[in-house]
Amino acid sequence: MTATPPKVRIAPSPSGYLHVGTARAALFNYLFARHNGGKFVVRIEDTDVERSKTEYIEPIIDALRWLGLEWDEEIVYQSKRSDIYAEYLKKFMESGQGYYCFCSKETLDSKRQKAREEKRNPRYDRTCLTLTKEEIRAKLDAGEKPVIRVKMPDGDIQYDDMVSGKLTRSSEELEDFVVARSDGSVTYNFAVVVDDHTMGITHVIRGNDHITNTFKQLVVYKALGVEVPVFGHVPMILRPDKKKVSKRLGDKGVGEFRDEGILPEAMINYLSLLGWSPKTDREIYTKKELIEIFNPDNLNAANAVFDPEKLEAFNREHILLMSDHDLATQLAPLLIEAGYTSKYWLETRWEYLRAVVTLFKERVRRISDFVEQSKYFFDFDYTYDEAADKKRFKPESADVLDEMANRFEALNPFTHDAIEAALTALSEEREIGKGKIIHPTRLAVSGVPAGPGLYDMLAVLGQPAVVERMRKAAEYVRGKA
RNA sequence: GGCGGUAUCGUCUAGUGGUUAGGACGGAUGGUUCUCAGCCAUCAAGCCGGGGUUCGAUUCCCCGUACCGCUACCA
Repeated sequence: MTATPPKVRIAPSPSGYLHVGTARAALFNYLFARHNGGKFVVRIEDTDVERSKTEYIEPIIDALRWLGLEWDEEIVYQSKRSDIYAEYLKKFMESGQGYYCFCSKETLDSKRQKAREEKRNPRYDRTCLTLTKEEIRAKLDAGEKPVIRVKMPDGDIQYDDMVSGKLTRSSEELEDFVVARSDGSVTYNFAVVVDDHTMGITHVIRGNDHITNTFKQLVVYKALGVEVPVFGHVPMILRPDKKKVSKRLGDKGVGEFRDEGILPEAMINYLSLLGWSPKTDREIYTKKELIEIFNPDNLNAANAVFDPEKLEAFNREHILLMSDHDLATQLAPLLIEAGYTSKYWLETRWEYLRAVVTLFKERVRRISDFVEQSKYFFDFDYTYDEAADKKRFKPESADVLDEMANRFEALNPFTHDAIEAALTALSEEREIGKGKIIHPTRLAVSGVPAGPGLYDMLAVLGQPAVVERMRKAAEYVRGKA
């Protein structure tokens, strides 16, 4: 499709955890690169020493890795590239597009505020543009530390967006923004241009909150005289309250979804459908399939609200897509962590764990649901659900439980059909409804009123455990009276 | 306030100058079952408003409105 393979990047800033908006931008970049046989790289935008926190870097990288968005080159850190920026800043000054500005932050702030009050566009008034060489020299000699601003050219700035088509902005609307701080470090809009250029980035796919930045960056590209990449601005992901998801608003990091039992494949699948569409009625795709069908032409321009319930529904589908073996592998550490069992106990019971997975697979929406729903398969120290106890453990249940336990004990083999036959026989002999046996038995062996089909459940639980639990319950019921 | 973008069920979306406007999540109802979940079936729910253009606009254009974003020596 593209003559030369594209190279794209995701450039998170470590001022918080990786949130879904950034994760999805990363995903689109990744899919675009993989679909076209190009490269996907990661760059950490930590030029702002005030806000960047090194402790966020690892979690961000972990989240990217968890999502399975493998990158192709070593991660680039802006904080380690100041020499490169300095070099390009020099070039930039030589182009004549930059000028020193000595205005103080306070002056600027008050002017801005005043402009706002007078309902004018609060752009920089170019006070320092008219400074003579001598004046500049004098200020510099006096030890004043200037910032460097871009002198915005006149006229319209235009580019063709992958998502929104032709976009135009009058440079009147853009102010002479700062490219270098008074301490000599460069700001975002300058660093990004230098990075994208030197890294050979061909396509920049990012959130549409960057559209204004794109126009600014275009000016820097032009001043530097370097090739401009193709830009594509994807819509924002909004929270259910329609606010943009962001670190500032304390939105969930992607890692939290992992901790809550969401599968990376489900996350990717769900995110891929926010602002992009395969244009079919199918919704469930694996990462591999997404790579195959991804086409940036199908990107939307409208913002999308993030719906955790739909994510959960996707998660369920992806759980169903996983093998029992893989699910068991994921489940084991969670059961141990929750304290329901030990590594040692589980080691010799892999088949048992797999059988439990099979039993619950269709009933869960999150990996963590397995743990809660199936804990009595591992934890023998459960208590009886209070309401169910009242409803199902009647005085006469004790005897039924004991008799049923005796008959179960005599069964060989202890299978679904044998269990059902034994239970049916007892129900007929005693002329009581099956429910009178089934419900107390379920409560006896699990402690809870709801769960998988009883016969399957007992068969998996195993004869000794079932019999023991039923007798224990019978005793408990007698003790109640 | 200025500038920009966007507008199809509650949400994610498909789609068309003439369609019963399709799917999914969620919701409701019924069925299946020992329970819950699931599964099956059925239903409710949408083209932001107003002007044009046109034989005909949800679709094209304009205006309005709403929402979102940007408007830093943040990224």
